[in-house]
Amino acid sequence: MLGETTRDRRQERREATKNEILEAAWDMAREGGLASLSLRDLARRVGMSAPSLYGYFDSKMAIYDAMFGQGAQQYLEYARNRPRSGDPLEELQLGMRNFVAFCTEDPVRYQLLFQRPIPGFEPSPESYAPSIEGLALVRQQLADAGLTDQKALDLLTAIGNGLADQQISNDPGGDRWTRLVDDAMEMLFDHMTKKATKARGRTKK
Amino acid sequence: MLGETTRDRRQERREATKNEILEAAWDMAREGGLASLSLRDLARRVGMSAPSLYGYFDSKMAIYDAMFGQGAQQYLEYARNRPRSGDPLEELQLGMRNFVAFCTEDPVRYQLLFQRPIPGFEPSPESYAPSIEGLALVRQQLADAGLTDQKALDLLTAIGNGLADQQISNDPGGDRWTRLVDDAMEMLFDHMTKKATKARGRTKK
DNA sequence: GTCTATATTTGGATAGAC
DNA sequence: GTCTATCCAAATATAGAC
Repeated sequence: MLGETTRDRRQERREATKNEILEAAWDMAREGGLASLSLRDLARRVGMSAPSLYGYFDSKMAIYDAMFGQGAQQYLEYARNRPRSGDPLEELQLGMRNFVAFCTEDPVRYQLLFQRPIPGFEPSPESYAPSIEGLALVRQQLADAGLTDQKALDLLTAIGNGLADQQISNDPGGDRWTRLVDDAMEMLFDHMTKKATKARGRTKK
Repeated sequence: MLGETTRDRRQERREATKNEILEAAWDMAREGGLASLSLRDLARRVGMSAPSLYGYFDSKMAIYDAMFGQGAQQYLEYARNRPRSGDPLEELQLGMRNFVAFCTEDPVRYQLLFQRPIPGFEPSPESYAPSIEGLALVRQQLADAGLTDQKALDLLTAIGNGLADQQISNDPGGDRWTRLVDDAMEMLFDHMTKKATKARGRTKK
């Protein structure tokens, strides 16, 4: 059949082990912070010696890179599968709820994807690709809702970033800031339509 | 005279050296990030050996702590000396402009004060004191402008945090987000007065 | 593939002479 | 106060046997 090839059991096993290593890496990062990841501890956690990890990843940075790729892929799916609405305001609210939920659901993932706290780490083009695709998708979703003004988009990202950040930093596990999402989006929406009206006025004059 | 005592030239010299060390530490952090601070390099930078630093600070954490104290003190002065206005909206705008300017002026200081990126670092009560005083002052300034609703304050901090963070992360040295401050405050102000009106309606009914 | 042993670097911190 | 010498711990990464 087209695109199908013989199953390579060796390769499958190898991928499974890589995933097992990455899962353990996420666990470690969630416990002690991203920077706390050490190859010794990681190896012990998956039941092998530290040098054996090099059979699966070229370096510690390669592990961070793979984690970044997983996170970006997860975000892409999050953005693809979220509920949609025909109403622009509701669409804005659903989109932002989705974003903030994604961020607060796993603070370490948020940190890795959006805050770049690892000195010297830059994601490779391969790992970055789904991230770009995700951003393009969100941008398209917003455009569908009639949101194309760059300043409004910048303000939107600032609000989203700020809500997620405050929630994670100052009320982890709670909802002190996440509950403000709908209200904040209503505020932004009102503000945009008000400015759009004024702008039309100026144009017609 | 009251409160005046004999000058202690030894003590003065010591304080001067401590400040010199802290200045060098800020420089290092600005160049390679907060986490890059190493006692060896720091010592070389001020022209002494690494162990000599222990004559001035008990540990590396004590240096971070002193830096935190300096930053908090600077914020307090920033909040005290900012321009004021009798008009509530203008007051909101001036306050937020002040905050975002403080944050973007020195990203490393922002990181140390508001993001706590050093694993295991917690500021001591002495270093934290000016920070508390600064927060209380800002809170009072906002109350003077008629802003006391907790949800509105939370939304305000999220917006401030978000604007500063986006500016620092995505357009360092530019003004892509800082220029949105006045507009964002107008938006928040409109939203608050609208909600306040609605709330009054409900109460009177 | 996985291991043991080891190289190498780098860091914070201490001891003790001067 | 400042230095040299040193300790100790932890980290990434490599060599080479099995």
